[in-house]
Amino acid sequence: MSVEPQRGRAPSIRDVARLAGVSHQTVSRVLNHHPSIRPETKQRVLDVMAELQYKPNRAARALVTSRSRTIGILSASSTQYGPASSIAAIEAAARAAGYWVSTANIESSDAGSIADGLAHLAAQGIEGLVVIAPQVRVFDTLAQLSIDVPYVTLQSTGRDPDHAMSVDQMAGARLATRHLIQLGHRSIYHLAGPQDWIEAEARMRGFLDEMGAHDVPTTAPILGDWTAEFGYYAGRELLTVRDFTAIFSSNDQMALGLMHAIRDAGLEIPRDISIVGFDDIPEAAHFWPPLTTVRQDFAELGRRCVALLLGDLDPAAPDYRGTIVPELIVRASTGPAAF
Amino acid sequence: MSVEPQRGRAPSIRDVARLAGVSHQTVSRVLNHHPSIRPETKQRVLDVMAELQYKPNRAARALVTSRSRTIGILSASSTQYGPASSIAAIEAAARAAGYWVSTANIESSDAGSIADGLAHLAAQGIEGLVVIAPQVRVFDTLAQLSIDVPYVTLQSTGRDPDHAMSVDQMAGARLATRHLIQLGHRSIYHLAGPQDWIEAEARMRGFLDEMGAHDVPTTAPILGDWTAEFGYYAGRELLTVRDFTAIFSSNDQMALGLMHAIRDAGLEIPRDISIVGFDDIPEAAHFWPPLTTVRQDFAELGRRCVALLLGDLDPAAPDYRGTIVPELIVRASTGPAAF
DNA sequence: CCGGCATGTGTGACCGTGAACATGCCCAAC
DNA sequence: GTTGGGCATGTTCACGGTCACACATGCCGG
Repeated sequence: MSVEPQRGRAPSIRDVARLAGVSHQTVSRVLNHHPSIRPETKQRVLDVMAELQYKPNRAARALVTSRSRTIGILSASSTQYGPASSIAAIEAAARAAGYWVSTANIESSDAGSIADGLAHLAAQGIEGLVVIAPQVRVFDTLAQLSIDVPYVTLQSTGRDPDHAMSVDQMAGARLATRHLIQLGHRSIYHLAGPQDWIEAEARMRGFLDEMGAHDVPTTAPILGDWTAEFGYYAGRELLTVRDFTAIFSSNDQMALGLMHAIRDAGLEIPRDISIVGFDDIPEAAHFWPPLTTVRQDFAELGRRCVALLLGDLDPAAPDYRGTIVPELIVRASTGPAAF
Repeated sequence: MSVEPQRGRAPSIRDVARLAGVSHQTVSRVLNHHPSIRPETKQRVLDVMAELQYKPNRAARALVTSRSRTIGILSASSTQYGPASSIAAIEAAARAAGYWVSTANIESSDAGSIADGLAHLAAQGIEGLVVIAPQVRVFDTLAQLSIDVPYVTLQSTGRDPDHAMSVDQMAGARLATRHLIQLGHRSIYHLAGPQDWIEAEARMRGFLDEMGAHDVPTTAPILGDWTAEFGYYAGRELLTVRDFTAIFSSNDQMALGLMHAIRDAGLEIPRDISIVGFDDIPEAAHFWPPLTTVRQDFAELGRRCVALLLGDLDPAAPDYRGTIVPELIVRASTGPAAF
């Protein structure tokens, strides 16, 4: 009887079984923490596993259980701080729960690109999906491809509590808006995110609601693309008229661009114009001037997101439902209204 | 003979075979573009596949071929623009080549955290590894875990051309340094990255070499952690002495923090102090003042990285070896030396 | 006219794991 | 003393692909 380790192949449970003098099924039971295994048998098996540096074969397991233990992330703008932080947190949380994460980034948000990304994820049999992207289009595409998988969105308007793990974006936006109103601002612009991002919409609604609650008249929000570049050009446009004293930007990058445009025009922040951002990226504290913004806990968001998803997958998993309350961080980019 | 689709399970090649009136092996041949299949047979199989929405089962394929077609990324600081951009590009390139990507982020760079991340990747049988992290420790850990997988590092000092896909970091650092020297600066500090990041070391060496080449005396670089926060505090420290007219920061975030500290001290950039960054993150153009920096093409880097890895994996893949030349972007944060 | 080879297709084994079912044993309850 | 049930373990099969090999057919050359 040969007890030699195989040549090329990694050791399998059968190799372990042979060396431990048990059946492969007993090894499998040890792996899966089956209750009725004699402690000494279990120990013997564990010893052999350690000796052989046995590692379970994920593909084999996935095949027989038809469970991939993989969560997919469909992400746009993954180079931005917010999405990137959430992705990192999702990955960490998933790993802690014994899941793997596979990411598909979409560069453009056209339907084809989304479909490609989703197909790529679907092809590996993801068990859950986190969407950090223009959500409306993603869900349309999901339906078209008849991919049926539990999903979670990172943000929400509160409409769809089963699928959304929300930092309360609306509350955050209201916080930011109220801050400006309380400083005496009455003509406030809102630089929003892309139209089909649900969080952009939520922030916009928070802005509009708060303005309405204080009977402050509003102008139509400007739809941006999250980039500093856009903020800069939007700022240049706005300054040709200059009928406002404050701008609430729906993220920090666009706020940075705005501030650049405002300084270029020879104006001072916050003396002439106040700016509020959203996200509190780590750099925001070092902008000039340091940016007043709304802090989101992206990491907590990512963690809860996974918990919510695993709640569908694994009824035993803890459920952290409930919104995360964002926090207004007042720095130097806001001040009393000039007129 | 039942030709009904199965209840719960997804269709398999055997289902396709039955409906197309061929053997499962023929279906497999169609999937793998085997040359000798009659066109009409092939078409019939393809039609049935489309009708059934057949999707190959990745786990089954991985099991039998013992190839996962998965590339692992071990990443630290994945929320920073540089790593995040490279990850996105790697993912795109891998996807285009029919590979999947799995990421493990490490929060702290201690050995335990690295080992966890690597074990997680190894457990899914990655075929290649991209390291965007403190590389020295990673390789030690790889060896300890006796994980044997082709790997690539994103950056390099040029020492290890087989495993490194390099933007020529040293050349970039020399570009930045030369720019300052040519502006007349003679006392220049370098704010470096963490010690065990190879790109940090490369940039540092580039700085030192260029200074040496011009016979400019140097002080010891300050070792930072890539964050704006660190840049800010390092700046405050440095300004207590103020024996310099320029600082070359090894990334843009730290440069941002430096500029904040300099303004806090009542000094002006670049009148009193010039600052050069590294990376050219999209926000750098909107810093105050807009930052002179070295542009790296992170996306190209990611793409080549995958190509290099696949070169080991798949001899047919194109090989883009050769360094990418970084580019100095002169903006408003640098000017002639004040004294 | 037959052997050899290319072409097109089918049969059966196998990859590593887990589930269902079977087995043998011990102990308690009737 | 038989029966029944839990425990610890083994046997067999299935998962959905690919691979090695077998086989039928047709064409070509000696």
